[in-house]
Amino acid sequence: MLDVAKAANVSVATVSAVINGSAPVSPELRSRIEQAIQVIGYKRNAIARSLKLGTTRTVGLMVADITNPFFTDVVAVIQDVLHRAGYAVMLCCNDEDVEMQDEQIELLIDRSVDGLIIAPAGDDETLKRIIAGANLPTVLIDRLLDGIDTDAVVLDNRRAVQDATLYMIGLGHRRIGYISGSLETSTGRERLAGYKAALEAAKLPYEDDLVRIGNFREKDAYKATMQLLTSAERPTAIFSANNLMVIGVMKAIRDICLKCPEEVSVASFDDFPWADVFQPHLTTIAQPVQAIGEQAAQLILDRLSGKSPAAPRRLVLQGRLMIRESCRPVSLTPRAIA
Amino acid sequence: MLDVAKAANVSVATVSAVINGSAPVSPELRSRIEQAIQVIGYKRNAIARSLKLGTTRTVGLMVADITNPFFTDVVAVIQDVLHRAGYAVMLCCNDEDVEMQDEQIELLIDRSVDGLIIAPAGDDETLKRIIAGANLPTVLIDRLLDGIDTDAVVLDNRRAVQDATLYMIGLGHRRIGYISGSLETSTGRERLAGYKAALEAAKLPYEDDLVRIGNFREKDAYKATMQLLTSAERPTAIFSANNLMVIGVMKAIRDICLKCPEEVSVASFDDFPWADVFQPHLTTIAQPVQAIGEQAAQLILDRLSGKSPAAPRRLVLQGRLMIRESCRPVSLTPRAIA
DNA sequence: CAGCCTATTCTAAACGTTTCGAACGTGTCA
DNA sequence: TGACACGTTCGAAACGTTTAGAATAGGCTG
Repeated sequence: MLDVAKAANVSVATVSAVINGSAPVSPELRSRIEQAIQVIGYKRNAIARSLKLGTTRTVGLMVADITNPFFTDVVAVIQDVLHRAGYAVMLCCNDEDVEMQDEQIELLIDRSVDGLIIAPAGDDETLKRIIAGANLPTVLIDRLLDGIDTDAVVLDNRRAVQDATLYMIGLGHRRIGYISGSLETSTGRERLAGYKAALEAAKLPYEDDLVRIGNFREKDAYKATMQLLTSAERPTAIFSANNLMVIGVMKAIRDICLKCPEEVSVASFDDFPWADVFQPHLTTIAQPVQAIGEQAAQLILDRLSGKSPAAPRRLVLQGRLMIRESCRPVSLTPRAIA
Repeated sequence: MLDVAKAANVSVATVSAVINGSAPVSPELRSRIEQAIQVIGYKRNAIARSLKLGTTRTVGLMVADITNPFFTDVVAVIQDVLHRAGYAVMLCCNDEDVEMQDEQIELLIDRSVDGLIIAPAGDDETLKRIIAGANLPTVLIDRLLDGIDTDAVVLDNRRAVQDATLYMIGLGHRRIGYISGSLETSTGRERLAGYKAALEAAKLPYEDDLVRIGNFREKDAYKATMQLLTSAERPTAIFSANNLMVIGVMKAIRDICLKCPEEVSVASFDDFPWADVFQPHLTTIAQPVQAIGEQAAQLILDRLSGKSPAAPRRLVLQGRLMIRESCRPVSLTPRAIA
């Protein structure tokens, strides 16, 4: 910028004025400066600008698992709308791990992001302290944090799972296995609550043996399903609390030489692009990923531009049960044998 | 930092010295300063540091499609190793679009990233000019750019597709449809070349009608497959040049009421976690995503630390044909009817 | 004891912006 | 003609670091 100023024979203040349009500049100088910018190929240094302005036009985005199609779909739309608003996105992934999560958040804050969009791995105190301490516009997605009162967009997880479970019960299933995500997350807890609520509504007993706690990943779900299916009285149906885990569930079913849906019915949270082209066509709960992403991005943009109400806004969206073919009436299911 | 200096009654230079360990400081002052840092809760401002040092410890990562599991797998490992090396990752996605690509790269460069890892959407001149002009350490992944000579890690696409095609030919298929990715990309071109090479090696004629150019996305692949399957003499097998497209292929097959593999064999580039649990078990070419990510990250780290050889390094990895059940001998395939 | 060396600490410039307030020239009005 | 307002331009400080080189103090050597 100094070079430009020299070349155009003006002060840096004037150059800054024409670049930012922040002050009136005579047409003559303006064109001289613009020309000098062209000639020199000048690009404003965003770092220096950030230092002075205290703003980076960058938002930090941390999701639990970048390998999970649900998150990547959401990330893609967030990225898209933020980019249109002139913001860059710094992406991290905590790998469903709280230690990693703290590190990553520190890294984002260290880089002076202007705001944070987070799908937390777990409910640890350190994270909450960091978030509170950073005093940045923050929006939580997918998962809430106990005692942290910020903007958020989440699903009505309880209702969605309740509906799905009720659907299975409606098919006559009485022993429904449940592969849970981590109970450290609000989604893990809410989804399980939905399962329990459905049981209760149907006056079915809740059995501890039927629920296994995983961590939203395929491997643990595989083990959990194995246990479920080799137990004394195996369930006639299984619900998986997310998309990655259902793959583990299906692998276990395959390895144990059972057939879905003939011998075990399966349903799962999160829809897939291929859910109705590969067999068995999975019955799932579809999340409105587009809306989640858009709303999250909009919430943070509103905060950043200071035009949000002071009170945090909490958006709760509804899932949609996509009934396909992986669940069938229990009357058609051969009796489970110990 | 000024506050810390005041609190400890020393100069900022000394504070800086203890924070960075860049100069010897007496134990007494050191502890006084460390204490002051604790009390104040001081955090060094990375922006100011970047401005002074001209380095951000951030690398820009642009992939073609963040929704594509291949890319997300690679991104995850790159992110992981860079994080361990103290680098943050700024992620963009060009959406397989060259305009977007230019914008995104500008955005990254504008943010003063220290290096670039790119899976380019296409071979446009603007991008090349920007890359050349930025004069940043750059590594290309997955796709090369004609005339840009940087570090890169790619797959031996030609060989992989040739093997897969030869495998199908070995099963007796003579009319093999090919759903290509964009020929603007090196992967698009190389994979098609592999298909052609296999045909040639088997002394089979290359027929224009059998190949359809998509853009690596599901929707176009669906249309392309529809055309292929409704053509006068439909192919007995179809190869899809990537993972997203094969879903379109399968949807088209379903919608046209054909059965895979009974009536059409299918194989595809890129493996899936669920490829051998949902039916039909897809035959695919698995890419070594872990290795690709690790090597790409290592290449950029080496460049950044200045310990690379001057000449660009180009790593070529091999794919692995995962033979499952979506291809069957043509003798078992009912004769295709016009 | 003077001179010198070493170890530690400090001063101040620099990184590239933005912006406040001052300065300047010109025209208007009383 | 002097006072003043207005429109434009500029000088300089500030953002929070790093670092070269100066300064200081103390100890050693001859």
